[in-house]
Amino acid sequence: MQTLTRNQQIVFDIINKSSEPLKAYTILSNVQKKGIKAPPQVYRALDKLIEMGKIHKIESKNAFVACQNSSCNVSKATAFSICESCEEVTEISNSKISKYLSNFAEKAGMEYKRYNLEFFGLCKKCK
Amino acid sequence: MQTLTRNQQIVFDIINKSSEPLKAYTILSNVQKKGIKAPPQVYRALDKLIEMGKIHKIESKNAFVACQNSSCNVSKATAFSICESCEEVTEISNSKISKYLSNFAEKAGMEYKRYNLEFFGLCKKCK
DNA sequence: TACATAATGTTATTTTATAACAATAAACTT
DNA sequence: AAGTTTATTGTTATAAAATAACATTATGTA
Repeated sequence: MQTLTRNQQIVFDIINKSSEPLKAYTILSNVQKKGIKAPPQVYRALDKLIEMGKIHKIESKNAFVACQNSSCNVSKATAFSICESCEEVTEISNSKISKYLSNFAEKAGMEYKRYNLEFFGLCKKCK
Repeated sequence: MQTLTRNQQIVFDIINKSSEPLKAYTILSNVQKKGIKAPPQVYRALDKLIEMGKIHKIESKNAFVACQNSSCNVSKATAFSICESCEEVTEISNSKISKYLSNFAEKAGMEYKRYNLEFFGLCKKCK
């Protein structure tokens, strides 16, 4: 279990507390009081946290969420559902999907390292 | 079958001819000789082409590819394999994955409209 | 023709991300 | 502990990706 550095911890905390995905510059403006002043400091922390699997990037939104899946130390299989109405993003941790897709990748002759899946639609509340 | 406007056609042609995903500003610099001068002109064409399902956006790369799947008029289910070594991007059109995932979304209580899946790894040539 | 709608042209700006380099801090070696 | 390497941080400047806003032109249609 890796321990976080100061900046990594600050950035992780704010993402982890948030109920929604946060953008890099939103994070920045929220941590300036804690001494993080410039974008590279945020982006570097984000990069490391992603490597560790503590957070994920929602590519379609350029935003970051804490990993909901406690067992996911290194994120090699991520899936999210994204509500187009309320913008809610939920991490889907489904081992069936995971198996199905990694199986598929192997059959396709691909040495697969990771995948990212983003579902768009309407969540239960909004539909 | 929708016909393309002038700018849409120009932008589509260059993406379609390319063997690799193109970024918006690469497209721009390649079509300036044809009279398209500013980013909004490119982005507007891209947006429409995506709506029509003629091209797809590779979210992890901010790049655009022509749809390989002739039957895909509106792109509601996209999947790509991306080689981390040679950067090759291939569209996967697999109805099994599509069925599996749309099925899953329904079970999860989601009214799903589209999804995007991006696989990362090593292609046959590179592994 | 007259009206509405869609597409285009243009300038400026916003948002997202990284390059480059100097300064500290932490970890490792003898 | 002193010296060396490696990782992390701080900082300034800039690059890259995307959009806002508004004027203009083209296209479809009543």
